[in-house]
Amino acid sequence: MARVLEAQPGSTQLSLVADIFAALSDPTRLRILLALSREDLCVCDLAAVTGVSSSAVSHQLRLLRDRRLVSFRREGKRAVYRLADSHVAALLAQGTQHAGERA
Amino acid sequence: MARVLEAQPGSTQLSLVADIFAALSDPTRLRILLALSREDLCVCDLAAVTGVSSSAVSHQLRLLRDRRLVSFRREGKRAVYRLADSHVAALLAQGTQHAGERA
DNA sequence: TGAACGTATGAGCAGACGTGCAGATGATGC
DNA sequence: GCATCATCTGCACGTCTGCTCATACGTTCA
Repeated sequence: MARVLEAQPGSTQLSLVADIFAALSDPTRLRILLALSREDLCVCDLAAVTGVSSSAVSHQLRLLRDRRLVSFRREGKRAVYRLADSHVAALLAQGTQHAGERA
Repeated sequence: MARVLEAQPGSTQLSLVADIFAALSDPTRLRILLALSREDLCVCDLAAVTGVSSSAVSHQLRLLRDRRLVSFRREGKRAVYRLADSHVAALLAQGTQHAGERA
């Protein structure tokens, strides 16, 4: 029990972990990330995939950008987004697998 | 892009995944789960570990119970909690690792 | 029985969240 | 230049969330 207390990470590190999971805790954002795990897409495509306004998608992408889960490049007037790294896909896979086993 | 749309899981399955990540998206709940990943603990111990009231801990444990992330047994007047299965620990580990690499 | 302890639960509140709307920015094409 | 398109951003609104407080339940021990 004393060891359990010592083993607890600091508040800042803990908030970092919480922020990552929080980014994955919304259906719209999950749809975005799952779509991007298959191919790079622009905002309007992601709006079609998620079924919400492109404004809402843009808001969510900003959040995902801030947390470094996605990156993007400009192509003319489009902004094409992609997953930042493979860790994101791994977390997604593990989460969906976990959910699948209790359906 | 058409394939991306097809590959999107149903809303119910998606909400399930989101719920799991949401359960891991709060610092207090993360502290609880990290503590339980080391040893089984009762509510009052968890209150000490997290630094919040036992009432607050009980509320969070109820949420974690509903999502099947923890289970518990009664020992006299105590309620001793434990992680439900190894998947939870795996998700925790992957999340903390992911956070650690960007510190 | 009665008191003390550990736990669970419901109400209420402050703060955060997700979305749409309106307006602004920047790039393309006439 | 002007119109159009894709995207971004600030604001407002409704909803959800995590906590405290008060209260209730079940167990233990006099």
